[in-house]
Amino acid sequence: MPIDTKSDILNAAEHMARSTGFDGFSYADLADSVGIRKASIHYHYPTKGDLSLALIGRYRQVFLDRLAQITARDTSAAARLLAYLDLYRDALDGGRSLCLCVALSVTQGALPEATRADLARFHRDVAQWLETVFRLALSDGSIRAVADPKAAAQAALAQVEGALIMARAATDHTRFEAAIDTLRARAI
Amino acid sequence: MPIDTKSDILNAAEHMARSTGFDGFSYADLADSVGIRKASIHYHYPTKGDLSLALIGRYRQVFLDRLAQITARDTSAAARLLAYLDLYRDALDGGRSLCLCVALSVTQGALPEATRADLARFHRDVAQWLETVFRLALSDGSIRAVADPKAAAQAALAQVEGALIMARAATDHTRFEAAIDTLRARAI
DNA sequence: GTCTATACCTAGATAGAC
DNA sequence: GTCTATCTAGGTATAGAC
Repeated sequence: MPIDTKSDILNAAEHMARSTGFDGFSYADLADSVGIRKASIHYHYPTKGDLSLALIGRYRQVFLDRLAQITARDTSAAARLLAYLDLYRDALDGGRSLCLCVALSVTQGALPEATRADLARFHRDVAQWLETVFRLALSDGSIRAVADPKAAAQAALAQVEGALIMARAATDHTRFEAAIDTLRARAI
Repeated sequence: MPIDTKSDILNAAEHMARSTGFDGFSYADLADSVGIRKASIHYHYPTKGDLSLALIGRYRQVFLDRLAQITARDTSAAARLLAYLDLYRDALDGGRSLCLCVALSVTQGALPEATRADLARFHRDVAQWLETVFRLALSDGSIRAVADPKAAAQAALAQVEGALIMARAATDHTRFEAAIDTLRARAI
């Protein structure tokens, strides 16, 4: 198969960023994984900052697309919330991976300003999508105990991200389920 | 003042770990901050793994002591929960810092097994403390919407840790408050 | 587009003098 | 206990040949 090296690199980088963090892999690791040399990686993504930007850009696109699919497919607020949670559960990979958003949020090495901005935008978009879900719940009554949709959205996002980190810290995906259970239980 | 160099080092290390992550500072940074040389830091803490262990050990002791003080001082479940949340809010430092527990949980560089074990123990202890708070709420009725105390504890811990990370990612402490608001609102 | 080779830097860690 | 000096490994990044 003729392949798209750029995509191969991005795939390998995303996998490593999610499992060992963005600072947890080097161009050498990437080169080993893709099967070319370090210098060739630099050809496609001159700096690691460039790589981070490409990574978050693609991720944002894919993730928001999935949210749109959920909106199109599921009509009740409860069904949308559950589908949203499944997105993260699938990303967990048995407690070995974080979603890229959290993996980058947690990165200590200075990311370029453009990447940080994209990350903030991504965060905001997801929070807004969740807010519409909780707003819908106010009228369709399919999620319990929603007072302020905006506050509920912020809370849910924090709970899910925290659950991801707890599960990864323990390398135990059941921790994620346990920490997210109260959220799931609110769906009627 | 004659001083305890070992404590000075630990203080500097804790501050740096919480603001820039455990991988985010070097012995050189530590040396600059304390005002001695790298080799002297190595004298007190031979490896960075040793340092991580000393860090989590002291933190665990201090934090659990504070929880015990809350238990002794506040009698209602609601008051205990609010006091617990204040502990994190104080640790936030305007969105610049994480609690050490999250800062280490999120570390990608391999921590020694002993440190990982202490971290897990710390996590478990805090979750158990929270569980007793929610169990009390079941009888004193001072926190709304508690079904299963254990699930409530896991959820609260995840929400608080997620809120910390969101606030730090945005360098905005109001994010913490916003993400924690539904939890606070449940205290009667 | 991919390679070899290399420059440059920072990190963790140790030896041995004082 | 603290210092200077040094080692080694690894990371990011570039030059220039193929």
